[in-house]
Amino acid sequence: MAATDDPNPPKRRRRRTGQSSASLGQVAELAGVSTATVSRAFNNPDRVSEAMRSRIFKAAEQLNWVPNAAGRALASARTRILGAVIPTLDNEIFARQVLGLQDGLSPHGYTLFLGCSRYCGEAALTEVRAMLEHGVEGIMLVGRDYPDTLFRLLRAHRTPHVLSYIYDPGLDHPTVGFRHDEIFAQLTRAHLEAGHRRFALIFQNVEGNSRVADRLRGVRETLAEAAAPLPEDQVLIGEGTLQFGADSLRRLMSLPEAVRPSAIICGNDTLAIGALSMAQRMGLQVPKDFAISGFDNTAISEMTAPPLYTAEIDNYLVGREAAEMMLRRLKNRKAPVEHLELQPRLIARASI
Amino acid sequence: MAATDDPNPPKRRRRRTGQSSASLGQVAELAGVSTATVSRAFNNPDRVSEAMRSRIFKAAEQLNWVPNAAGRALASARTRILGAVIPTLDNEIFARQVLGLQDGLSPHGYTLFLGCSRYCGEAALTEVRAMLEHGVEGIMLVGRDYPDTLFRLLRAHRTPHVLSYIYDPGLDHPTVGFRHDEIFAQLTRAHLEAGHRRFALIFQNVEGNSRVADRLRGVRETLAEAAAPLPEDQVLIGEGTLQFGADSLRRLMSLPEAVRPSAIICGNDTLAIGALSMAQRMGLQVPKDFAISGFDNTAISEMTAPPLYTAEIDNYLVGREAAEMMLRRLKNRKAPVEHLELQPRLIARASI
DNA sequence: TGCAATTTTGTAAGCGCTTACATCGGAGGA
DNA sequence: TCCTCCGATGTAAGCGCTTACAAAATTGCA
Repeated sequence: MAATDDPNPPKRRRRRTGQSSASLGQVAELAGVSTATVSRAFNNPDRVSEAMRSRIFKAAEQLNWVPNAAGRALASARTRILGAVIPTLDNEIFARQVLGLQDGLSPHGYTLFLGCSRYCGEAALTEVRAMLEHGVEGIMLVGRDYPDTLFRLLRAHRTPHVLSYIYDPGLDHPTVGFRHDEIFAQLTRAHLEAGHRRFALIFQNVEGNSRVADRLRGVRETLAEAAAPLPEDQVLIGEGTLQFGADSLRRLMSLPEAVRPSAIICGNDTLAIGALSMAQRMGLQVPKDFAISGFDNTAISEMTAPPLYTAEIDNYLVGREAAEMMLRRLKNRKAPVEHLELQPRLIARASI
Repeated sequence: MAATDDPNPPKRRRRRTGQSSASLGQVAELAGVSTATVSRAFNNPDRVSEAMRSRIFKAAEQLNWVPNAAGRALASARTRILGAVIPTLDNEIFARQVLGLQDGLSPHGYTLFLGCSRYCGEAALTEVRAMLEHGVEGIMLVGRDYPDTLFRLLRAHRTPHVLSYIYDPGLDHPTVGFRHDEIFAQLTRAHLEAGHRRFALIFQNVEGNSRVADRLRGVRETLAEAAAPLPEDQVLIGEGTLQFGADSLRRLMSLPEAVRPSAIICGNDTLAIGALSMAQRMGLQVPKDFAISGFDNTAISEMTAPPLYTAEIDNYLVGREAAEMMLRRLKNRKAPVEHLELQPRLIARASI
């Protein structure tokens, strides 16, 4: 097996990457060092001598080198990417959570993949699958309404996850959020304490959204305890929009006076504000003609006439804490499942 | 150079990837074929026989295989990732553009990296750099207010980009949007036609936001043409919030009657709604005491008292068209720079 | 001054995939 | 029947990086 001819015929293998940007190898060449040293200069600066380091940095700068994440990911089995699945960007609640998430994560060098489920478990699954392909190291999900397949997939990939916007120590998944039933029980009690006994509800859709289900439950249980009736036909459920709020109010206020509700609990501020604007148009006085409450404390809620009785949760903080929890899980994969309860704040205003 | 001993001592090289999820190689092994065939079965199904294909799919399913994007990216120099940089998620305008973007892109198998610049060029640059590291194939940016470095970086990486939310055929970058000056000129004319001559402006911050600058210019030029004065101390600029809108209105309405404006042009609906709510609190009649207009046509703008005169652009469509344009640029790298002008719609309501 | 301990740098394998090229086995034409 | 052609499959290189281990350079200390 002596070396006779040229052992490697000049097959001229592919040259796919055009003249595109520089590689670590080229930086190494320009700096006159090995690729290992360049890699270390960037990832473990203190394992490289001062002189060498500045020589390498200069070369990198000169070539305008930007490291290739795919190469890094393949070699190190780390991507520094995290994923977040939210219902929709079209809602400032979730947008603000994402903001908190990004602020909590980027100082640690993580980039965020964002997916919207539009309240559909299957869509969420698709998003998660795409994220796993891209090697996300962890995933944050809003709520718990996802198919089992999704959680099984996560487990199979050993990808940690955190559920945000809910607090549920009974769950085998880490959660960061609050008790939706509890805060709606509080809102309900506020109405009861103001002496109301005839209730109606205007709520957003509940299917595929256990948070709304929890809110409804909180209201129902509290009313039941107080032995206050809640006629089922006065529980109006539809889109969580201004329009549905307005339409629902008109419907409720068209009822015969004997059964007309004196207190209306809305599933969020948007519904309540829609109702309030309809009340104004109908010439009704709030809270004289009826009391109303919302949830979220959107910016406009303190400017309505009258200002809206509501409650708020710091959604930026929810995102921020979810980020922290994710970082902890990433650091210690076998830590026990954590739960963090945040406290919503009741905002007592004139609409009750 | 004869082969004497074992040429490759059992060094037992690293075994980094734990027992993590399956690789294409394992799928190949289970199906009893080469890795090349597995790859083809997924990427070029028609280059593989029917029987083989189903055998491979079965094996993949059995192992719960999810392809590794890093490996694919490295081998194919394609990532199927695109990036989008928006000022902030905290604004439904941009959130809706992102929604349009995702809807336009995901049918084509692209995933989206999202970055927020918070109206800061440097922050945008950081985001873009991170995206380039991750090998995005193209980037969509809101507006044109970015440092030159950013565009140079993009050019160096041969990464196509599209600017959204503006239309400017004079720019050497593709744009999808509308003329901010033009629509504000129209809004201004609406006031003029209603007979107003004494104007004030309530606008969001203009630095680092050429769109707001364009809007202001549109107003100023139109007023100048009509020889209507615009005292500089009645151009109020601050945060684009309800609060600033409300505060500004109070300030304007506290002016001596002789100089008090009869028409107020706001840079967006939020400012106008803030002003409107303050007017209500002050017991002022709109449009009797003053006329006011906004921009965006937010959901609530038709429910204010009175409903707000405004204009709207279909932001979902902006995102959608930006996606299409990006796809075209991706398909044909050397296509000439395109510009798409979308038309905002004037929404004439009772506040003028 | 000499040698071990320590730091700094180099060598080269391999991460999971795609793809140029080689090979193999019919099908079809002469 | 032989040969060509073509479709299906295999072989193996290499994408850009990290890192275990080896080698070299430097330091510390007796």
